[in-house]
Amino acid sequence: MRKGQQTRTAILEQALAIASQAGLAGLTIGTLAERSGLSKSGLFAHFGSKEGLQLAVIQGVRQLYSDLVFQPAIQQQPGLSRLRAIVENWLKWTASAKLPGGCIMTAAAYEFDDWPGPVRELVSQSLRELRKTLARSVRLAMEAGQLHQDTDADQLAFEIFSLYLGAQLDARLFGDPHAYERALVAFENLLERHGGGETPARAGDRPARAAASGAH
Amino acid sequence: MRKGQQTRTAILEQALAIASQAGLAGLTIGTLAERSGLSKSGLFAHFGSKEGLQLAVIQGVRQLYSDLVFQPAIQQQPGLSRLRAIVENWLKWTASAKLPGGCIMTAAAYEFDDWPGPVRELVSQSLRELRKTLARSVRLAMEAGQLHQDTDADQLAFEIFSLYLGAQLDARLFGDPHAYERALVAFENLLERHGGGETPARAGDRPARAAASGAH
DNA sequence: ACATTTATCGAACGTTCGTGCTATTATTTA
DNA sequence: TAAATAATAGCACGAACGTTCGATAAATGT
Repeated sequence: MRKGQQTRTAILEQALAIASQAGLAGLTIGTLAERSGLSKSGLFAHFGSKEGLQLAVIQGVRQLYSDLVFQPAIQQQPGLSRLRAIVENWLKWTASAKLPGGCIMTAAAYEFDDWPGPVRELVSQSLRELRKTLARSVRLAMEAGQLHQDTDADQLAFEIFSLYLGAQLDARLFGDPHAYERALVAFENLLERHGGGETPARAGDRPARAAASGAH
Repeated sequence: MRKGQQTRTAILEQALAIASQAGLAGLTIGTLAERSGLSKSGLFAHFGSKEGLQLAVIQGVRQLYSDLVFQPAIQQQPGLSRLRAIVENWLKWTASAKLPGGCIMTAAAYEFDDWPGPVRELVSQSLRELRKTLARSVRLAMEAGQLHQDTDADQLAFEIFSLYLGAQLDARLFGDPHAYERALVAFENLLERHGGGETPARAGDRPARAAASGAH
């Protein structure tokens, strides 16, 4: 039972790399077996079906999200600093994970949004959780007095999420090396609009969004 | 030469529908032939290769963008009203075109961002043009005094584009029927931030939900 | 109407896809 | 170390993939 899990992990590492470039559908058992140094049937036995492999890949991505995005961020104080940590880790996690082809989760979201089944469910649920985590972090910042009380946390989470999608596209399709910085600028603009000014120290002293039209 | 173009158009109509659900790679010649009532080889002769078919599909999407998004919007006065028209048409164009599976262009962007070749180039170029059109529209609004002079048009175009991506994901993966309204709220928030708030003179024109952060 | 171009079909090609089986090795347990 | 179990390889399968080619039907120009 030990050797199996070991090779399974090694397989998944390759699978993540391939899926990030070719997508979950383009991740084929033949090429994955070849790249892993296994026979097709030997590899197949680990996952039982292609769908099982796809689900395992998504689970692997969830693990990476946890390790690279959320766990480091949860060490920050709840509120704006934690929210900022999440967003910053999130924007650069594919680079940290050495995934050559960008975020598998969002690519899978666009790939499977019309293909009902367990993969779509897992992706959908994972991204829903991510959105909830973002919204929760926004609410913690509101409770800490770092964001306005009338902030719509779900709306703001949607907007932050959109920036991530935009950054991915600019970086990968346009090859823009400044895509993440551009997304961070937009993110800070969003925070500023809701009262989360740039000083991480104290945020309760500047009450309104009055003078903040075109700073930056 | 007449009959050929006619069936080619009919084929492309089916191809658009399939590609919007299955993606450009999932659009297969066999199923497209079956759905079009043609033989595989008969259909194949129209495009010469699968890549040719994919390029034709993208060109078809470009045409739809022109017909459903830009041409109607260009009849509005340059400035904010034209920008608003573009964004509103854009957000609902897949419904207007009766495409069952969402925007082909953005799906193709995520699908082909790591697959170099003519398809990627065409998608990339098309979305670049779209971004430029957005930025140009923003600049026209600036020149008309409807947006602040220090507005970064490219940055704002990026943010609007991101909202489109987010709305697509919410609508198609989460099945959220209010995704487009949510994106419109965020869009109006962006305009407000740059000085393009709802003009009180024509407040009855459209639902004035931009100012209220906690709507819905 | 006929000749010619154009459009479409049918069949087959080599590959690759995912997925079963049956051996045959490795590895773990007793 | 022997027995039991887990892990992998080999082989084959039906289906679908994109693609080619020669034959046939339909549309077009004269």
